[in-house]
Amino acid sequence: MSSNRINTKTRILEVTWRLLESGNKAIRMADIAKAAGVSRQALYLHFPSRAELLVATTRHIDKVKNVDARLARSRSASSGVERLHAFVDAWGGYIPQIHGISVALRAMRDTDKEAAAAWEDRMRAVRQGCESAVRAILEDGYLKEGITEITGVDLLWTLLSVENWERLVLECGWSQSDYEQTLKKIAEVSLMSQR
Amino acid sequence: MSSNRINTKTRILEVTWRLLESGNKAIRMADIAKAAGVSRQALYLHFPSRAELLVATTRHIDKVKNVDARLARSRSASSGVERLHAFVDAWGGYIPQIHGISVALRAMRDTDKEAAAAWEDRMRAVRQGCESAVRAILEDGYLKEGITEITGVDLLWTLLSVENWERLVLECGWSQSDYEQTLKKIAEVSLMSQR
DNA sequence: TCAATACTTGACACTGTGTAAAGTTGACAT
DNA sequence: ATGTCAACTTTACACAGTGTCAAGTATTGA
Repeated sequence: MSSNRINTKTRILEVTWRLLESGNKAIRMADIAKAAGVSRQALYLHFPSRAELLVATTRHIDKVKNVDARLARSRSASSGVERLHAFVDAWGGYIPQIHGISVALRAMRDTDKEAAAAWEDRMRAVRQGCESAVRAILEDGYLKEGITEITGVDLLWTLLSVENWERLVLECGWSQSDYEQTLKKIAEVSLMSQR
Repeated sequence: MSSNRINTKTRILEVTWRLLESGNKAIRMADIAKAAGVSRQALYLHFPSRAELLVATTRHIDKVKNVDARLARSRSASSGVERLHAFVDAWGGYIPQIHGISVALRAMRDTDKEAAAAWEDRMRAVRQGCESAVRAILEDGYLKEGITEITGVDLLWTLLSVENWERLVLECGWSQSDYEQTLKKIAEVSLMSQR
């Protein structure tokens, strides 16, 4: 049955997600198959390769968690600062939910073009959010002297990297709200002139 | 001859370094052996595993480039700001030279304990530098309100991560001096109260 | 009852790491 | 000159993980 096939496919995606988010870095195809209750070979009936399974999982998470809506919300803020804050909340709050898959995708970047492209794509979307926040600040006339629109975007994009979240939250043990508050502050003092 | 053995060992380390720094991520043992002009098995006569070869290469680079002296220099600065600047110069300027090996070590972290430990160790050393800079700022009485010594160290340590350097310099195309200048600025405005 | 769909089972190729064992070469000591 | 030892080479193979292939099975709907 077609619906049966879809169920299996979705189950594989859900299981992959769960396993990656479990914190174990070395998830193999055999592990995913076992957890999904199918044979290892069945995975290849639905996804051509490990990389494409990961990419599909990313898209699946995005759909379930509705990233687009999350990130779009930050665009409705009126002032630059509000937009900045809203974006840090939106993206910063999303990172913990995609952390597992992000680790897996980044680990495959070196060897797999598909994985590299998928990660790049994700990062481009984040960069767009940074862009719209920086532009709003610029239009408000608050962009710090010595910072161009582009360097401002580079900077904000770097500050909001998944790697920085990992460092502060996972390694240094910061709470999520500490992370969000502090990043807002740093972004402000780095990008905006004193009001 | 004993000197002959040492020469081969050093040659392997130099070649490993060169290959890793070449930008190609997927360096195999066979590649290193070929470039060093020895058999693949000869590598295992000198180093028990790929991870330990990488770790040995790290130590070799440290010795050649004299990291300790570099980082120590920043400790001689008198004021907190100077110390901060000196440390950003010292560590920030060292990153490009160890970038290749850092990529390789980080890629092995998930699967290999040795590699993970070696990277951790390196990061601990950097953190110490951050600590001494933040402490100096604190003692000058310029540490920003709301920032403790520990969160300040966490923050500076995060800002100065290799990953942030990669983003700004390699991905965004910043020059090394742009990177160093901007990071000094951000560290200042994030950690220090207005003078 | 036929055929298609959604699988399973088992075998196998390939890559890269690491191990094992036997052979080669050159220097140096006696 | 000869033997010995260190520093290799050569060949073979075990092992893990990904991906391929072919044949078999079970359910379902026409």
